[in-house]
Amino acid sequence: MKKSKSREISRPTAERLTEYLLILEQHLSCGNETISSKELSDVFGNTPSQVRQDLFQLENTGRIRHGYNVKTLTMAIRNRLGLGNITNLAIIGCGKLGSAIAEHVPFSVYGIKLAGIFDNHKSIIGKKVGGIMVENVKDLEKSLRKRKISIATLCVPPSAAQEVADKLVSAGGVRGILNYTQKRLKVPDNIVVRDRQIVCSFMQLAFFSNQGV
Amino acid sequence: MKKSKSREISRPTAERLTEYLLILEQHLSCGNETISSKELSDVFGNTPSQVRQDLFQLENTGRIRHGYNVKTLTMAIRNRLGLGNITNLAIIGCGKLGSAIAEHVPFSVYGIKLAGIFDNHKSIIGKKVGGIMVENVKDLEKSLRKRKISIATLCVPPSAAQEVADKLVSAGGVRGILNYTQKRLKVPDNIVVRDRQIVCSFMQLAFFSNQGV
DNA sequence: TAGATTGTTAATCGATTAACAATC
DNA sequence: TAGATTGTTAATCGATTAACAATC
Repeated sequence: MKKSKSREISRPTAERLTEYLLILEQHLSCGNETISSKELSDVFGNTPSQVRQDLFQLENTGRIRHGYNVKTLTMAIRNRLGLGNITNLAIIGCGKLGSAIAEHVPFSVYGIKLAGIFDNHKSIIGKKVGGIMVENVKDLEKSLRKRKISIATLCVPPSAAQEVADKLVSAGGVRGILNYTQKRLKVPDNIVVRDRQIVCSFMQLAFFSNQGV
Repeated sequence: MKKSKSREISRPTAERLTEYLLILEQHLSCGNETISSKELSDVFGNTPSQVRQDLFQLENTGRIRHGYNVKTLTMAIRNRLGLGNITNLAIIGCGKLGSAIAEHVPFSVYGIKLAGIFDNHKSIIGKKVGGIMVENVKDLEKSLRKRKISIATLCVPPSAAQEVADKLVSAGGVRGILNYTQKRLKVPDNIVVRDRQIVCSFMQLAFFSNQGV
């Protein structure tokens, strides 16, 4: 949890940096050891200038004329985003969405450790999902503390969303919530909530694919 | 597919408008017939000024001193975003993520019709998921045309992503792709791709919940 | 009426884009 | 060497915020 030495990183830049990480991994797995700002921007869909401006926020890693070493750049981004320190994650709700996330999202590659899954259905409590055992949501607060969990994602039915959010807050230690439920949550100001209502992505796609851009 | 009468709507505004729709629905279901820019911004997490600036892009619907009628405003947003006309959607890949989306996302409320689901596993082809029958992905192109599908979402393993994307493009008619796979896609410029790699949301949450904002 | 809240323009802020020297 | 590409500053662009008249 080193304090960032230079100025704050802007929100749009931080968001793009996370996406660059995936592109870099893909690029590396294709056997490329270096990448230029032009190549990266072609894949991402922005401009070389913006890529360089983003990477300028890191400890410099490029070599003029040769582009960026993919591995070096990957590490620089991870460090800048604080993904070098493991962040413990809990998934609340182990229905189809929760278990899809648990099983398919490559957390460990990006500095996140899936440290707890919770549900209220007896049929699934005790089963292993994504490599760990599903716990009873009744034990949520106690277990969150025990496992030092600092971020959580809500994959429960909308009707249970606020109630679970309240527990996440009262447990202490949870600083961020990724909310996949339809409901907007009321939480204290010091808790970061990122709303990811899936249906919004579909509406946006419908709109943008109709009216250009 | 009426052409928008006034100027183009900006990307950030369009994205927020889709989220306002969910908030309005929630607000209405709590028994409130009107909402002020202050109330809406409190829930969304922005400012009354920004809300009014966003809503200024619509046919005006507010009443000074009384705020906005929730139903009227909802319809105005839907119309402005073109969600009045039904958009036909296909889900490609009926694993946990694909079926979670098919079953839990309330498409029909927001002008989107789930018109096709495709997979390559015999065990699930022919079964009903989210109210419609899973088809063999081998019939993808033919079926996309038959069902007049214009947007699609990729919920397949990364290894199959580009291949399926190519089919979506070659089928014709598909204008937008929501990509939940880890892979970046290569598609022609006239196809809108929105990348929604879930792991990025988690990285962003980890970052933002550490370093303020 | 007075207070509240919108509609709308103007000012500010921040992000993107452009430019170019440095240099490999 | 000449050409390519970064690092970095400056210019532009667009989005957010502020302000306030209109008015219910």
